[in-house]
Amino acid sequence: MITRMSSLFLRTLREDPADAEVPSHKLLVRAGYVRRVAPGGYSWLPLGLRVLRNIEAVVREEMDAIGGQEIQFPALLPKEPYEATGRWTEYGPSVFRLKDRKGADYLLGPTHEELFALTVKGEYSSYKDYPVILYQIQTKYRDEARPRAGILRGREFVMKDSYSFDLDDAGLDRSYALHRDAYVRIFDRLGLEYVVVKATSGAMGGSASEEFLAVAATGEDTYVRSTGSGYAANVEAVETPAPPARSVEDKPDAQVHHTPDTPTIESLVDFLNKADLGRTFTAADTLKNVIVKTRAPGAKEWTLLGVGVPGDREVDLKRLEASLEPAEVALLEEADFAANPFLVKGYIGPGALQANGVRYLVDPRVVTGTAWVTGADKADHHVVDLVCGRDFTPDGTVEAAEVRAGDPSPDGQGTLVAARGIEIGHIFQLGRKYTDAFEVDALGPDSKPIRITMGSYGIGVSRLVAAIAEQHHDELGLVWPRAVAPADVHLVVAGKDDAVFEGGERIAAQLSERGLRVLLDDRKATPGVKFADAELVGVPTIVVVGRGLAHGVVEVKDRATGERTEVPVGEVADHLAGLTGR
RNA sequence: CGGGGUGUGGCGCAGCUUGGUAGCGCAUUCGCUUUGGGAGCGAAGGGUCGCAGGUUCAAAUCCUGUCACCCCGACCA
Repeated sequence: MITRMSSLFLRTLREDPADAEVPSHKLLVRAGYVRRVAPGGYSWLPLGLRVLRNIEAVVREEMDAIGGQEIQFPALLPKEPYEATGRWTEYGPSVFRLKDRKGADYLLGPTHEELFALTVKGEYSSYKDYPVILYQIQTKYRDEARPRAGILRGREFVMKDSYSFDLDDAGLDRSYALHRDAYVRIFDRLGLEYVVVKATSGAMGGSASEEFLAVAATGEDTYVRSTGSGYAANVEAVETPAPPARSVEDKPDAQVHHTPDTPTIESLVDFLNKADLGRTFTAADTLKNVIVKTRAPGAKEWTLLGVGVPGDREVDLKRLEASLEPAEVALLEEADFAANPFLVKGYIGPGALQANGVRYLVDPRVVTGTAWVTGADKADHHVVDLVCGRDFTPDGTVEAAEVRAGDPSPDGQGTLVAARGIEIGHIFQLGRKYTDAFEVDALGPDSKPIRITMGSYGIGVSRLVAAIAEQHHDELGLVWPRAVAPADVHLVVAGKDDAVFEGGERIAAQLSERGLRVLLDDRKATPGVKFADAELVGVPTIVVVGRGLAHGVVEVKDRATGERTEVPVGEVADHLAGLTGR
């Protein structure tokens, strides 16, 4: 196939668009792959659409290879199934909702667990039908609070979502493993550098869960991995190792001290160390109590929640929210303090919380027998040696403290290092949340119903275009991996003579006959413009037909390495067929 | 939703402080020259200056309001 630049619907930009920050966004716009039409909404121009389709093709092949069967639901969905599972409210404001002319509620599908579950229920009824894997590649809608980074985080995006349906947990494990392996193959084929990390399951519900993150400094997700083992996790999913409980017997009594002007941990530690208490304190000896309010999905009322973390750590709101999912979490406002006078800002301790019926959750490091410096619920007063299990009893533990590089790995081997990534895939074992909601059963061999168990597996297909661009570019432009490139060869006609143009046409025709997709730059532009555009567009192999043609050679240039080779015209088709593996 | 910023030809920007002919680069069109690294010269087309109201003889510029968008933080493929 030959695509002529002289008629291709493409305009490249010499300058970066003003609204772009990350490389993928800048380059995809500059190279004419996408154009913004609304916040979080982009149109795919011919080259961009090709890349998107190429990625879809890889995803389809690998999904089909594990026995997945492609179907497609509408993006416009009725409210009822989502009400049945509670997600009409749980999903909150990020669902696009609309009404039809009769006033009936609809939504634009943010994800389709409900529909898949209902569809399987409608078609299958015997244990002999299972297992089954269904998938779709579909446009999804989420009313993101803040779309950003171009294609990376839109409000409309293309996602591959698949769902497995199994009779038992062992079957679910197999389906999960099939997907995990398929994802590895997909992302390998797409030329991505990625990590698989332990994850939280978010709004979908469910248990076992892993994320595939494309390694990128511009990524929105932070993950950690161990220096001493294969452990890797999204920071949201890191479980803090709890030290063993200790005896409470041998601890000194708790003592309240007057600690004027110590509303911060720093000022407190400083004060204690000057107070001559016979020992040295660090921030890690203090227990910081942060009060938040939570609200169950759909509920009107907020409930106070106390969170205790070691004073040398900040509360990581993302981690806290992930722990409390699906409840909403918000910081307190002045009005909340006013309404709850027992909360003495800067001096909140477990005592007042428990005395006033506020649920109090602590960091897993706060185990029985540990002694803490913490607020005494009175301005300018702190209590020293408040012992967990003796002087206060938390209502449980919560993962809320920030995870830091250098922390011990939860598996006990090595320490953690942190990096950033783009979430490109997420797999998890849903279990029976949705099949329970819709009573999806198969009749077993004993004529008794078997409740089906589900897995849910997503890939951000359109996001992959940007994720790949983030990893594959240089200062001149994009550098696509072969599997996704919009063409196999970018053939630049560098010259003005008819002979050169004819030569270019002839070679393009030869390549096309060999099954190569050729992007032929037959424009009447100067060579400099054509070279620059070729580099910007990022087709992996650039062929220059120009001055060498007179003595029978063309130049073959590798976009990634910049390496140039002179190839006789007669051999160029073979040469390139070999290069591109076609 | 909190914080910061910006709205001026298709794109990127200046002009606004100190009111008085709307400007520059890229892109586009025409002509001549040029053709292996984003060409040169000459000419041309294209803008209700986000919107509304106000002040003024006169508003892109000053005032009030409003809308939109972008960026940074809390949500997710």
